[in-house]
This record gives sequence, C-alpha cells and structure tokens, in this order.
Amino acid sequence: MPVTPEQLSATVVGTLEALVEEGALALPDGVPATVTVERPRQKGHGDYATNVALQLAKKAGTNPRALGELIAARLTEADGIGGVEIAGPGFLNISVEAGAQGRLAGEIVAAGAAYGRTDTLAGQRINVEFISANPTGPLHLGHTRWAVLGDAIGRVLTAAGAEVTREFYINDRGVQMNNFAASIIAAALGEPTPENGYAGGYIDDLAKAVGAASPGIFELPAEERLAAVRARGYEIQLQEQQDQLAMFNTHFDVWFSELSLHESGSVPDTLARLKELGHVFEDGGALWMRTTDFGDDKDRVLIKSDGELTYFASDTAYYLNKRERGFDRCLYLLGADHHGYVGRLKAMASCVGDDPAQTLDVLIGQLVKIYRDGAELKLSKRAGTIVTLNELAEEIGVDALRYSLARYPADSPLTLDVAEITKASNDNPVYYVQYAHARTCRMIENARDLGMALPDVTTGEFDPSLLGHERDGDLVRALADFPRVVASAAELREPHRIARYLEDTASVFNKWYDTKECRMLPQGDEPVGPANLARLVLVVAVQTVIANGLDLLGVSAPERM
RNA sequence: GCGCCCGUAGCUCAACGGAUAGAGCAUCUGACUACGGAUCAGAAGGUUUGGGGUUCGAAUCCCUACGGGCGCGCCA
Repeated sequence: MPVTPEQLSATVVGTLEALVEEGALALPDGVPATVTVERPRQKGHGDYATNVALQLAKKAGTNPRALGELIAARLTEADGIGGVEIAGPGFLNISVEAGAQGRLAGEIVAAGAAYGRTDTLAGQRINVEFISANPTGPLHLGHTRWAVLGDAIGRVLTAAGAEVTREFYINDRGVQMNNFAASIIAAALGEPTPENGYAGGYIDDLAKAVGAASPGIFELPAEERLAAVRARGYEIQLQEQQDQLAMFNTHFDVWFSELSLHESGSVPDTLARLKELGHVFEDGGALWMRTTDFGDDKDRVLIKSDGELTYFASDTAYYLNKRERGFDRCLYLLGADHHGYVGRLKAMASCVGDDPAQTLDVLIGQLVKIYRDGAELKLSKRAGTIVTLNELAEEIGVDALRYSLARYPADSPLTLDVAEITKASNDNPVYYVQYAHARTCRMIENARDLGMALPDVTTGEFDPSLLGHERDGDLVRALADFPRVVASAAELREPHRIARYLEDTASVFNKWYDTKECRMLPQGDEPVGPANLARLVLVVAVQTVIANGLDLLGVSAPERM
C-alpha cells in the first residue's frame, strides 16, 4: 500500500506503464523511472501532488489536463489511494486513504537512529576537506561557517551511504612558519613585531606558553632558536585549534601535514607525472603547468625561478595523494576570498588526467558578518586579531552558533545578530526545534508514568488506522519526508535543508499537539486505550526524526530545557 | 578592465523550473481549570533591483543595465 512519496512515485510509474501497455498512451522516450511526488505547499491540494502530466504531456502529444484525466482515472483504482483530483494547469492532487499511512510511524520507531539513512551515495568514497587554516593563530569567525558546514556535510554524506573522510590540511611548511616563529621570539624579547609577522595578544600568550614548555628556549643561538620556537609554537597552536574544534563538536578523521607530503617525496613524483602527461613547460627559469589548456585564465607556476616550490605544486601533489588513497570525489570548501582557485583546481585535475566534473567539488562560501548592538563584531578582546571561534561559542553557545550558521546555504552572504541568536526563546529557530524534541521526551515520560508501554510496532499492538485524524496525517507525512530531505541535502551538499525541514516538522508537531482530538495521554478518568498507544508511537517517531536531524547538524537534542 | 558570488516583506533569510513567492524578528489582534504557553490561531506587510527573452509555467534558465561583496602575484 503506497503511503510514502517514494512508493507513490512507483505507483504512478506503474500506472503509466499499464497505460502504455494498453496503447492508451504513447511515450516515445519511454516511461520515466521515477516521477516527482511531493507534499503540496498549499492546504487543499491533497496529501501529495505530482506534476507528471505537465512534464509528459508534450512528449505524449496531448495536453496536460487530458493526460491528467487519463492517469487519474487509473490511479484512483490503485490500492491505498483515497482520491485523485486534477487541479490548475494539470497537477494531480492525490489523497491517501485515511489511516493507511500511520503505519509509517511504526516503521520510524522500528528504524530508530537509522531512520533517514539511505543508500543514494553508497559505494562513493568522498574526501571532505575544510577549514585548513594556517597553524599560526587561533580559528576565528572566518573559519566558523566552514567548521559547521563541513562537519554537517560530512554527516549528511555519511547518512546517504557514502564513505566519508573529513580532512584538515595543515600548512606547516613555508615562509609563514618562520614569520610565525620570529613573531613569537620578538614578543618574548619585547621587540616590535617583525615585517610580515603576526601581531596580537595571542602571540604574547604563545611566547609565554613556549617559554614555559621549553625553559631557556629564547636564549638559544639565533638559528637554533628559530627552529626550536617554530616547532614548539606550531605544536601549541595546532593543539589549540584541535581543542577549539573538539569543543565545537567538529570532528576530523585526518589532520594532513603539508610537510609530510614533501618528506614523502610526493612532489617530485607529481612533477614527473605532469611532465609525462605533457602539461608542463619552462619559461623564464620557472616551471609552469599549462592550466590554460583546461579553461584557467592563466598558466600557473609550479617551481619558481629561484628553485622554490609554489603552494600550487603542493596542492597538486596533495590532490593526487587523495586520489591515490582511493577517494572518488574530493570536496573543497573554500571561502569567497578563494574563489579564484576554482578554475585552477579544476584545470589541475584535468592536467593529471581526471575529469573534474566527476572527481572534484568546490563549494564556495560567502563571508559571514556578526553584529552586536548595531556594530560589526570584528576585533577580539583577547587574541587582538579578529574575533575567535572560542569567543563566539562562549558568547552564543555551541548549539545556537552551529544551528544559526547551518540553516543558511553556503552561497548566501550572511549577517547575524548576536542578540537574535542568543535569545533563549522559541523566537530562535534552534530553540524552537530543540523545544519540540524536549516536549516529546516529557510526553513519553508522562506516558511511562501512567503505565503506558510502547506497543510492539511489528504486531497488532499498534493499530495505525487509529492515526486517522487530519492532523495525524499531516504529521506522518512530514516525518515521511525525512529520508528524501537527507538524500537531497547530501546530493546538493546543502545541509541547511535539514534545518529548514526540522523547523517545518517541529511546527507541524506543535499544531498536532495543540489539537484536542489528538491528545496522546488519556484525559481525566479515561482509561488508556489503543488510540493513546498509537499516538505514543507517533510521538516517539517525532522524537526520533528530530533527534536524528539535529544530529546531522551536530546540534544536541536535549531532553529538558 | 576581466572573472566569480549576491540582489526576494521594514530587518535577517527560505523557496529540486511548478499552483495564491514563504518563515522568523519587528508591528497589530485573539486563545491558558486537561499531554511543558519556550505554544497555538489570525491581521498587516511584495512590481522577487529595472528591461528584454526562452515555455504550458520563471525569484529560479539566457541576454542586458544598475547596485553590493570578493578575487585577479614566480605571495602564503
């Protein structure tokens, strides 16, 4: 009996096939494998709607409404279909038999934490690289959006069946590391910040920490001292970034050192391979990659005329390293200030013989601004640079900060107001969703106190037909959407869809909760009946969906607030 | 100059090419002796920056103008 959008799609496809079989319908391109079935936005447009007649009318050589009539007449007879109406230009509005879909609540409860997982990306090995900040300072606002989105994308891809590795590329090689060390030494000796050095209170803190970890380090001979401070400062700073991210509930599988890439000899191997493939040339004493062969706006230097390797050489070796580790796809999450890299990254993939459309996904995130009291939050009090991730999380809260960044698509510029997102009320979407979850927990607890045991959903103890109220149907259909929302969020790399879905579902739940006819607990002296137990199943299903959804965003699902 | 992103309600933002463009905040009006009122019901608020085009249908795709952000190194 079709009750989910996926099942209805299959039913419609079956109907089309039957019509073609009988000769009542001609489709030169064949019957599509799936059709679009969705919850209509507008009340009164049925439980589900499909635009299949609009899509296929031209191919079938007829008009949408006539085709709609044809499909509707046959579809109405299908098992579990309550009715089909043709509306507007040719939409088919489908009503499901009341109560039939209540069965879904039981399936959700049975699936538990696995509900929402699909296999749409099964077999894909995906590398998600994000943040990749230089280890020369604390993580700040600029990294925070990527921490949230990268982590959520990793979770969502995993839920869609992909095999995911989250990776942080550590730029621990290059002149910035010496500048970093020189800055720490200058701070320790009370000297001014060197040219191209790093300034700010955090450098003073690092100088103290380095001195404490390695007594006497600043008295070493100059050359020895630079190397020692560089190593110790790097160690401390990297650890701080790792602590920041752990506190922020953001997990990495691999911390990949750029230095290790060079030590392993990957770069010469990469250059040899590029030469073999014929995409490098020498000019002006430098070695270049001819990225313009693949749409880049200029060629790129790999080895400078002074013999030094460029960053781009490392990037290329790193990409090949990922591919050699077996990743089918490499995701790069970059800030808008790096969008100029997209062209060369894709060209680079082509130069090493890949099809970037298949192996490379570059997501560009626009910049975030945060305001407090009408002024942009820019300067950190402690670090002396821009506002740090720690300060943001402390002021706003990990859940509220994560959720507030996760509910917007990456490519929209974003302006957040501290007052708005710290407001601990349902005016704030994160608390609206969390509150709905806490409410389900309390209801389930109350049921237990009344001696109501959760029915075994695999037996007759649970009677789905008792969930026949209109509001029950609204709620079940909302819950039924979850797996496809997760799948589309994974496919489009858009975790904000999860957040928007949760807000919608929490709203449907609150409306249901407010409906007198749908009370879960027996009222007054009423005994516990099968309807109460059926609604208990529904509430547990809501709890499951909200908890699973928040988990995909790395946001907690509290039992009490 | 070239390139990428963006322009939707007073504000912050949604909307796989779909039906009457939706939420929250702010403004206004209602509903608590029964599961948590951190809720619910309702009002008001729009030429989706302007102008062309594509089609059954455009905020969405194409062209163009305007406005905003960002990027264009043998830097890292």
